[in-house]
Amino acid sequence: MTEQSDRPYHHGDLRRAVIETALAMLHEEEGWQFTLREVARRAGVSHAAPYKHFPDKAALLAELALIGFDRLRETLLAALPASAASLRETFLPVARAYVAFGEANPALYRLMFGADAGKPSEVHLSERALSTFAILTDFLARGQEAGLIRERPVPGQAAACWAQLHGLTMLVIDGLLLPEKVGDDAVTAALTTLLEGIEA
Amino acid sequence: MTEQSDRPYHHGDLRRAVIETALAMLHEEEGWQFTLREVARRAGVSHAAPYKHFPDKAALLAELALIGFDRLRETLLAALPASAASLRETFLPVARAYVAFGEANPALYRLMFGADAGKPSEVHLSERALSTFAILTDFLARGQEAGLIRERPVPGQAAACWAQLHGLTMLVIDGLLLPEKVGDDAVTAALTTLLEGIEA
DNA sequence: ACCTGAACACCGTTCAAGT
DNA sequence: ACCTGAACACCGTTCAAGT
Repeated sequence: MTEQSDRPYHHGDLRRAVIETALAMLHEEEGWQFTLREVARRAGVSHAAPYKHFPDKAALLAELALIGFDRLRETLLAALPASAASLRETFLPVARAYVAFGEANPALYRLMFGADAGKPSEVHLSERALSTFAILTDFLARGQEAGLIRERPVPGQAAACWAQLHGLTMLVIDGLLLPEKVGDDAVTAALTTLLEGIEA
Repeated sequence: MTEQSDRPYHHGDLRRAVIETALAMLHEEEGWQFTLREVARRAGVSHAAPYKHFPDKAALLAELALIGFDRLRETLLAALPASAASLRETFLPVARAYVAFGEANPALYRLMFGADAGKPSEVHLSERALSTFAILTDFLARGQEAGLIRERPVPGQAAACWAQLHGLTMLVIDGLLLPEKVGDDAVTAALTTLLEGIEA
């Protein structure tokens, strides 16, 4: 649990340790305003050591965001039902998995969409973000072929779905969909509205 | 433009000056990571002076977010057409005004939904945020009465619309709806899908 | 009542020096 | 090749002291 004075001078796998420590801190706080020095402290190294593995803090944040998008992709793919039944039976599990991912990892989810915060140079990151979009695109294209989903240009339809899922997740994380204002299950209601906009 | 040495010891209306300087800095950058010391510098006062008007930086951010929600509300109300024609003619202008507000004020919009970042104590702020929700609720309720909008429980339907607009705005601000990936006008496509989910 | 200047405890980042 | 310790230029925040 705690590494004391007998810790070797060389950490061994500091890069991974920094990432895992940072991910752990993301789970403890609700925002991603942790400090690099604190990460180094908890990893048991000097505050300068992480700079041997990441050029700066932004690079670590970008790395964490990439991991987040990978995990989201895996979560969505795992939620896809094997058998294609009705649209509700195939789409709702995926949609709920998306929102649940954000609820379970609020700080990470925020970081994924806020780390660059206006730096359009993070090409890697937006490419990875678009893997989410690609999953939706595939899903909708297959649904249209099967006659379950209204025939519309797929990219725009996928953008609509992504926007709905992203907005819903953000509002949930922000605690803005209060039951007393918005009804008992705003998520279900919102997803139902989306369904009614895409079903054949 | 610049106030030099003949500036009086007492600013006069420092509170307003701090807010306006901060708003100006929000427009210059894409994120809201400005420093309080820089605000004070540009307002021509010492870095400690703002603390006489705001208990801390979070309080200033909350104030800016409140202003943002007020401006968004005014923008939406101004975009509401006087004559109620078809649903497309009444809803699309409001929806486009919402997204356009985010595009025109990316840092402010981000701040509005990210300033508290997990502090659920900011009751004032979430109350103000819900004024956006209230506008949508009124709009949908009137639309249902007029037979333009599908009859569904209004709070859930409003949550769906808010989520779609919020998610769309965030994705646009983040530069994630690239034309080459998502089509020429992803915003129109997404709003059309939403329309098809709520029209009678 | 409102503002300043010095001070405190922090950051992110760099770099010569250690192992 | 990898890590440390001191150092630099910053922050946010506080507080006695000035006007």
